[in-house]
Amino acid sequence: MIDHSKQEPVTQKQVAQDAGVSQSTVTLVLQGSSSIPGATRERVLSSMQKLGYVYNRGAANLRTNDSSLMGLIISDPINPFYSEVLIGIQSELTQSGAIVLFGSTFESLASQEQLISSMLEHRVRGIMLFPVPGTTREHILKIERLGAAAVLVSRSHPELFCDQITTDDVKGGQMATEHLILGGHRRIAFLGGLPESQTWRGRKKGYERALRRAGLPVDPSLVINGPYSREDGTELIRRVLELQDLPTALFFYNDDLAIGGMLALKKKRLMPGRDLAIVGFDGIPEGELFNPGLTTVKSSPQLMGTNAVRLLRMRIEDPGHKLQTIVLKPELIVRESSSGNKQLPGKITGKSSVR
Amino acid sequence: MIDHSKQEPVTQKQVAQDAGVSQSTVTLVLQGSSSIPGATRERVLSSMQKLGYVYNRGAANLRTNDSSLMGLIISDPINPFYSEVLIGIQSELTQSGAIVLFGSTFESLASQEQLISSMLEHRVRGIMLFPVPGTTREHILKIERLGAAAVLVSRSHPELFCDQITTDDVKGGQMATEHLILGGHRRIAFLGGLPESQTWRGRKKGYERALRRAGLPVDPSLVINGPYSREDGTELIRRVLELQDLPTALFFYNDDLAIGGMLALKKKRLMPGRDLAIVGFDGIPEGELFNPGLTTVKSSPQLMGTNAVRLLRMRIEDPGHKLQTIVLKPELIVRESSSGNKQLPGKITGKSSVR
DNA sequence: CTGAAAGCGCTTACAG
DNA sequence: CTGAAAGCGCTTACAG
Repeated sequence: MIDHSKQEPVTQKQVAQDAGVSQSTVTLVLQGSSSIPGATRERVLSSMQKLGYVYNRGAANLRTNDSSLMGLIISDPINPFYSEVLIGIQSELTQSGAIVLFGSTFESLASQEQLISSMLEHRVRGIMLFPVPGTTREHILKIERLGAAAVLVSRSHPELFCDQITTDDVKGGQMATEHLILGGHRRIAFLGGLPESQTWRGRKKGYERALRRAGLPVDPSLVINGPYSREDGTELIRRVLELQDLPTALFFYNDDLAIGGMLALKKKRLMPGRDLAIVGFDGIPEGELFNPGLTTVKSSPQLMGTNAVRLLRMRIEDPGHKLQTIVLKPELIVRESSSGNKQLPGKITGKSSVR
Repeated sequence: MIDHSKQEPVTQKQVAQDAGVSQSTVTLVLQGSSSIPGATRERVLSSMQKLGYVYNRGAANLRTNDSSLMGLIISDPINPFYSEVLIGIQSELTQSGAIVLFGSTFESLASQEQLISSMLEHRVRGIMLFPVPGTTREHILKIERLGAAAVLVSRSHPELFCDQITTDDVKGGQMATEHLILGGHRRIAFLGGLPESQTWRGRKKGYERALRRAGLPVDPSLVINGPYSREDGTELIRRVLELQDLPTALFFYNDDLAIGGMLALKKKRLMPGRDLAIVGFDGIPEGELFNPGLTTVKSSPQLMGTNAVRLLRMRIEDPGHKLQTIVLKPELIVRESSSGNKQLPGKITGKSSVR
């Protein structure tokens, strides 16, 4: 049956002995050095095969003081947007046979610190980080002081002075709002998201810019922030329906919120896309499945992933290169959820009392 | 500004020198040994702080010939079912401050081999593997020969002789089918999935068992297999509608397929839950959002994740323990998609020609 | 073309 | 309570 005794892994020394050469010869074979004649090479390789040799990369890294590891810290694996970024990262890495140390913070600053420390102890060459709100320059410095590279993914923080890849949130917020304005809406709410985050500020800025350009008033009571998971959409809808002067259109901070919001509206017998226009942000695949389909501003999560890896590689290769911030252009995807009612809110108030 | 020169990380030796002690004292402090008096301890700790010492875990692992790393290989980050398993794994790991080497195979056997090799070179203590179809005993042996543990997650392979965690597919298939039979259906199709996989065989077995117990015929033309991504649902629907004697209910291999299938039906003006009853398998969150809501057999992805980690830990601690296979009980979640037509297929044939 | 030796940063007996 | 020394598996000059 199976041999459960934990056998010691075979070393280069043993291979060398078996093949009747010195250890340095084994290394040279492993490195594909052309100075080793074919016969010796074959002998060494077949010894490796026979003994089941597996290279010890940790030992090599210690000796050469360089590492093959990269780190990846995401906030929450359940967010489909992050899953897609993950695909981009993984497919870019797979091509080079690279491998990644991986952890999730679940939006906890303590977890993030713990993960960064742990990765640095493993001497990663760089870390791709979806920063938790509250991340400071000190977190980044900790990484850089060990000579590792840091790339911020998805959430931008100019004040952290490191490479970043993000979506043009201002532009995106503006596109979403302009789309609603073109649909005849004049009272448009901006819902969800944390005001501390650069992302939120960007989307809000775009939202306000579109309103101002259209000569519409910016009403602070129409901006209601809060967290950003699907469940929070329900709470946001509750608060919107409490307003005395209801909006006719809702621009949600992200798709997850928008979907949660649409579910809540349906429970109140308000039909998204008919009674209220809805727009989200992210372009997650579920938006297409929902009824009505969710109009959204799509950033390019896969592209974000592949570019994050590339940024990290560039930084590792050339630590002195000037800082780079890649800003991906978003794209408006119009579906049924934004074709909603353009009349005055009277009708909607009536509807909402139907329960 | 930022110092871009790649400074050498501080070593224990330097800390020892700075604190005026020997290197072994530094190690003892790091290990929290009680034999070091408080004053010395403080001195060493403040030197570490001052110099910015970061423990080199790789060096320690080399010396002690033991590793703190675990490996995780999933097939495809886009499948929401896997995202949820990931959550379970990550939250279980986070509690112990553990960290994971991570890779995605995208269902490629070559990638899987590459990832396993790479992880073994990093001397992981064990690997959690969502095995790609075609995985052989040799893959597992390769892991075990290095003294690492292997746990198969989600897809069961009894012939691979290692710890496994999976869902009771037979039971699940039976539950789904019995639910449809109770709804009055007599022609029920089983759609999608690869017959090579244990998972597929299990679900099909349950499907057939339910039919036989109800005294219904098992019609091979109603079993159409194929891949299992959302897009493949369209093709399956096309093939179903080509049958001369149409089924009234469709049991899909998984939820992704079922959702794809429902989208395809809608395009043909066939309403899932009215013209045809649909049941899926997995219990992914989107199933609830779709209109109609998807009836499904829910396995417990998060539980699967946490248990995978526990299995791996147990195996690492006690390599001689007898093999364990955890089989999670599935649960039927009834939504609107399965309330479909129970009449004879005549009506549906008529409908389908509406285009 | 191949070998002997030093050293990467750590831990672990072993002395004292 | 603390230090000197050996060694984990590898790579890299340096000889020959």
